[in-house]
Amino acid sequence: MSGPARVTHASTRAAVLDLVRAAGVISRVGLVNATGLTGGTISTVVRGLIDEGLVAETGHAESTGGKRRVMLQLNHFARYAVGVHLDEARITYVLTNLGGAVVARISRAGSGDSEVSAVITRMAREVGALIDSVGVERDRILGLGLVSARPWEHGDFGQMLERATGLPVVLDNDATAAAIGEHWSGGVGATSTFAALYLGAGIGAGVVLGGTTYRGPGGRAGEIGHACVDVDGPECRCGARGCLEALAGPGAVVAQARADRALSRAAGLVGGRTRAATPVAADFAAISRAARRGNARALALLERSARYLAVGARTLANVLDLEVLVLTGPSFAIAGSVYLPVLRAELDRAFIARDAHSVSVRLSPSAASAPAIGAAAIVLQSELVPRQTGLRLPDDLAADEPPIFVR
Amino acid sequence: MSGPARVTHASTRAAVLDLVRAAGVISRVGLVNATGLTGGTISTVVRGLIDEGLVAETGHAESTGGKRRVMLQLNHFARYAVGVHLDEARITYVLTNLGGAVVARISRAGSGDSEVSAVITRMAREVGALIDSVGVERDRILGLGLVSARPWEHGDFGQMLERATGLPVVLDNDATAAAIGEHWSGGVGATSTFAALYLGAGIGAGVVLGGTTYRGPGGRAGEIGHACVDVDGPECRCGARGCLEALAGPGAVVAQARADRALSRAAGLVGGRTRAATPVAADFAAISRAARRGNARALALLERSARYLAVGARTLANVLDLEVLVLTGPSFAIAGSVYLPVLRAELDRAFIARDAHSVSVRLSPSAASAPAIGAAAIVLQSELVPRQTGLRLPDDLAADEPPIFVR
DNA sequence: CGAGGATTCTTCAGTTGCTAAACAAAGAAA
DNA sequence: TTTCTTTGTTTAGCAACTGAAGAATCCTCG
Repeated sequence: MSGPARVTHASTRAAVLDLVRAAGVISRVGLVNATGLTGGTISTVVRGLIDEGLVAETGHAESTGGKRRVMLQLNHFARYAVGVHLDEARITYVLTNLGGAVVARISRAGSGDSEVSAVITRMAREVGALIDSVGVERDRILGLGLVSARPWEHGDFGQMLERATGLPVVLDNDATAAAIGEHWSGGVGATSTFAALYLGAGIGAGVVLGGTTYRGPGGRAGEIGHACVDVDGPECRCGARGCLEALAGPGAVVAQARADRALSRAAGLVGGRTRAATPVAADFAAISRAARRGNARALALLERSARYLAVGARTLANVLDLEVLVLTGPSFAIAGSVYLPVLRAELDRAFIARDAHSVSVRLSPSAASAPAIGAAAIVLQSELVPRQTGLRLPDDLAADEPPIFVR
Repeated sequence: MSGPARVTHASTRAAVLDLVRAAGVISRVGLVNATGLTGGTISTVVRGLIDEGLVAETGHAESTGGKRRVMLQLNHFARYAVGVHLDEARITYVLTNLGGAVVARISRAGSGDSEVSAVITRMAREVGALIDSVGVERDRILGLGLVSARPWEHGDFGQMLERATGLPVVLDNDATAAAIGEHWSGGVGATSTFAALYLGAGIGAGVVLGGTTYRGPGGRAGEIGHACVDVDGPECRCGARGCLEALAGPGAVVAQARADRALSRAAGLVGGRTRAATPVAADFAAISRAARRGNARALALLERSARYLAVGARTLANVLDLEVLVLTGPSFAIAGSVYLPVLRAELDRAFIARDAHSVSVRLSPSAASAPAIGAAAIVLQSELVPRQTGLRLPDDLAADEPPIFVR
């Protein structure tokens, strides 16, 4: 260990690989400049990556007066990852390549209340079918990412799935997965600080600080849905009052719409009368379609929700000093066009550190399948670019020390 | 460089030093367990630290069947740091030792609107007096930490002060400094995720995530004062409505008190009638004293502020998944006993991840001088335990690449 | 009391991952 | 063609770590 330039990653190999991914196309000299490593080091590391098939030389840059730079690029089809999203009512499977691009995708009805072992067998079969559909060899698949709204409830499930599929399984929550997906597929800069505001059935946020995912000690960071936006607001299931989710979440929007007879009829809401598997998601979609068709009451409901969400987003941006906010998740996939301008305006107007930098707000290009793609991206990140786990610093440092006699 | 155990710090030396500091008393074997390094490495690193005078052997542990462990401890008086807090009206100087303990402290009236060069000369003189008062040699002083509410306005000032005092100067904001001070003096665990909620003239928070200070890309993270707690609330100077600071900050409390004739008289408020240098701080203190004397109206005002602050604190804890929240800053030093139970109750009741872990809320034992002590702690941290700056990952990676010809 | 075992701490050779610097290769300019 | 610039590779050397052996210290038990 020596020299001034040090690296945040576990290994230089991972650092260089991540740079190649983030840059898209980059030369060895570019890597030297970006890493602070010397040419010699880059040379050997790149040779190793080429030997493994992860990186390929793809052409030349124009000469700047001497030898032309050889351009490097990720070999997108060298490895694959499976992403699985467990929704209330559906299970979505995607197979992505190294670049995070979807090469196969299937979606099946949720498990309902089947026995766990039956669900595992079924999922293993469907993952197998997904892989076979594009004929990828099993040993080129890095692993399986499994995301859900409450991943901490699926610990055992993950282990069983690991045995059933023979693939390493990593768990995460939908919002964090979506954030990593955005980060991996290059929508935001390599070291940027951003959040993926996730609108599904609830409201959540995945947080990436300076290029590193932040999950929090309980794995529950980014819980913006229970930020208070009205101290005297309605009671929320979390025990508090005036939570963002209770006032502006898709559930709240749907409840308000159902209370409106005319709107219920015009939008064709199912909830309350039928036993649809995903009443909230289905009705939220119906309301969004009605708004797009020009239904003023539907639009008003969504805009009200957007105004609340905007102040929640501002709080999030203020606390984390965000540079970018990406709107993603199934509900933004449907209604993002209503929310985007409202959130953008709020952050342009009232982000507290706007004298230092602005907050760029954008809609994810793949908001609907973001969780599943993100699940796959987590696998790519954890297998290819393992961050330093860092020094183990037990909270009670003196725990293993015998009693002390001072001299 | 080899082996599995890697370290988050710039050097193993810094990692070990930080562990010794965090543990208080620890043996070489304890360091081996905590770091994952081998005994040989720890042996050489510790020898180096002892040679530098930073660490000392202080006794023995009881034998566990073999040779007794030699206990190590930070040599608290090996180095010192100066902390300076620029308030609206006062300049507070502290000199601390390596443990963050204050060995000298002076406080002088603020600079008012004197010329910058005069202020610099004066501060350099006062820093000199501080150091001379305890007779510490100049070369044992690591540097000077300068904190204020808006440090980004003092960039040039810091450089000038560096020249005038001959000490390295680091700048930071009051809330972050307070958080680092808490971290350094060992009130919270070494890897804990916590925030220092800072109540001065405004409301801020210093954020430490997993033992590492988080400042944000604009250096403005933790701006909880402009979290929205009421979408239809009063307008705030930041351009938004219903900000925590506008509803519950010391300024708001004082404004409400001044509007109450009887309370103004009972508490002896100065604002409005005199031109005190710190009308808000002075009047907030007067209100707190009145509340402590049993004035129901004063107490009601503070409790109303506390309820708002509690929901703001809950939002902060939810977003960051906090383990600990420390209340600090001059205003909490005076009124902390009113706020503490309200915040504690709110987080016990409605922290969203309370099934995973609770949030411990406590009052800083040195809330009043927290910024100045924190300023010194920043110096200690930046000089003794420099964290890895990490890989330089320019946002536009391809910026320096010439145009590409694909083969 | 002294041998033997346990534990702590040190020493040292060997490995790894980097740097610095020399060198080779490829193109531009004259 | 010659010379210069830039890119990329090779090599020796260095620093930080590991692993293993050994020294030091302390306890236990015959």
